[in-house]
Amino acid sequence: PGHASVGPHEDELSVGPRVHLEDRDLWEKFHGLTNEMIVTKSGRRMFPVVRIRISGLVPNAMYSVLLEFVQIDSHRWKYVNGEWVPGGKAESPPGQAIYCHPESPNFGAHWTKDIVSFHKVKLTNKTNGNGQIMLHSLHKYEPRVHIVRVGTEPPASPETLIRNPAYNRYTTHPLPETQFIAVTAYQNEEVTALKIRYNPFAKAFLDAKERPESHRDL
Amino acid sequence: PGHASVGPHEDELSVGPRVHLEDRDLWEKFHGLTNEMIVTKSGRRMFPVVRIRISGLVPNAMYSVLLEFVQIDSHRWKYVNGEWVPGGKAESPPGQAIYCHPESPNFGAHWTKDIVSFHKVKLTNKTNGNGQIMLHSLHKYEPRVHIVRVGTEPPASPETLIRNPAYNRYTTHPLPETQFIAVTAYQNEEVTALKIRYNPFAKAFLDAKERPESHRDL
DNA sequence: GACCTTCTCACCTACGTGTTAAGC
DNA sequence: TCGCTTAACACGTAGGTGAGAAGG
Repeated sequence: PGHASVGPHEDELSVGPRVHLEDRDLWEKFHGLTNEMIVTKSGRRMFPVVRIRISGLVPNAMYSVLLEFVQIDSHRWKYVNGEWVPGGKAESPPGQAIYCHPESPNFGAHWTKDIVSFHKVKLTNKTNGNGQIMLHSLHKYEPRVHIVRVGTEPPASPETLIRNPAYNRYTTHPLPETQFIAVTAYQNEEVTALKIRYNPFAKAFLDAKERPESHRDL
Repeated sequence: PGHASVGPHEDELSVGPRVHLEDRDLWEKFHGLTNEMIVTKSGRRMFPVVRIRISGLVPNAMYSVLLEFVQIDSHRWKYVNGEWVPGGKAESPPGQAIYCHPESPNFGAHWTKDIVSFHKVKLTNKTNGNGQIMLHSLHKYEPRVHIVRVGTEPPASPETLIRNPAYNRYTTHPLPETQFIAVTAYQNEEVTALKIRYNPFAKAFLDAKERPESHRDL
């Protein structure tokens, strides 16, 4: 302390876990339009995918990494005349919407080694098999990352890990750029266009729109 | 002690981890013919897949589960006149052929909850990217499961976990029914027929052989 | 030549997309 | 009718098969 250049080790210990969102440019394209995410009975992946870079962990300590979907503001939304406007009162959250990253638990060194991707999380509007996140259609959500330090204590549910302060230490990292409204079908066609443009799995529809006049006879 | 019915808890603690091989009937079909597994430069999955049921773990303790490929007997093999016969001296193992189950590390309760499947392990004959298992073609191998109890010590390589007795406690579970000879192309056509018959990914070849005279004109 | 390895291929499994029409 | 949800669908991504020809 008092020195101009503090070593990164000491710095990490004092600051604690840090989370950096990847693909921020892409996320902001969607966020600027008000992002939408499809929910289906069988579960739908997110696009863009929440991908983060984690730092500031103790390499040989054990952590679980969770993704929570927090219902923000307390009303439904409806899409009228090309705009999202608040509607009636929100339904109360059906339970904790918390997804545990499948590589959990793991060492700090593991989580900080590479980008951590949540591409496998599936959003649903039905109470489904485990691992699937139940959300209310036409409600607004904000994804948040939780990093939970786990010991050799008994395994516990994600809820316990997050809600019980006596249980373990954790940090929370909100990702405001990734906010979205859950929908059963896209409302804003500009959002649809962006999804098609950047999601490789929607390439079938890209081709149809971006090849204007090709494949014609001479 | 001294009682006829000892509780399962006490029993588990004294016996320690136990491993039960799944699909034993299928494995024995192949074993009876001398099983073969393809190795390729880019890595080839195994079929059948090593799937095990684990019991006898402490639910809240942390373990890693490993699959090792041990080179048994010390000579090459060749397939002549429909038989596998020993050939020259074996090449020495290029290094440890140990695959770490991707859900490692995890709680005892996790490993014993469901069948543990090694379907993602890939066998290769080249020194490849990590996670790929390098084997010598025309040599015989026996897969063995290692269950390693890990604490909050620094992460270590699979080799260290297994080879250094001072590092951690582990148990070893040989799976003799899953022995095979590594090959770059199948030698025994009966083995090929079994692979096609039971591996869904080879269904293209099943159809060709099992639909004898259908799809003909009336 | 005989043996073994490599590469390309057609044909699958498995499943992630928005579209569209039907349902409520 | 209107708003929202559901299910079937065509068309992609991604990658696991043995066959067969070519290479060494």
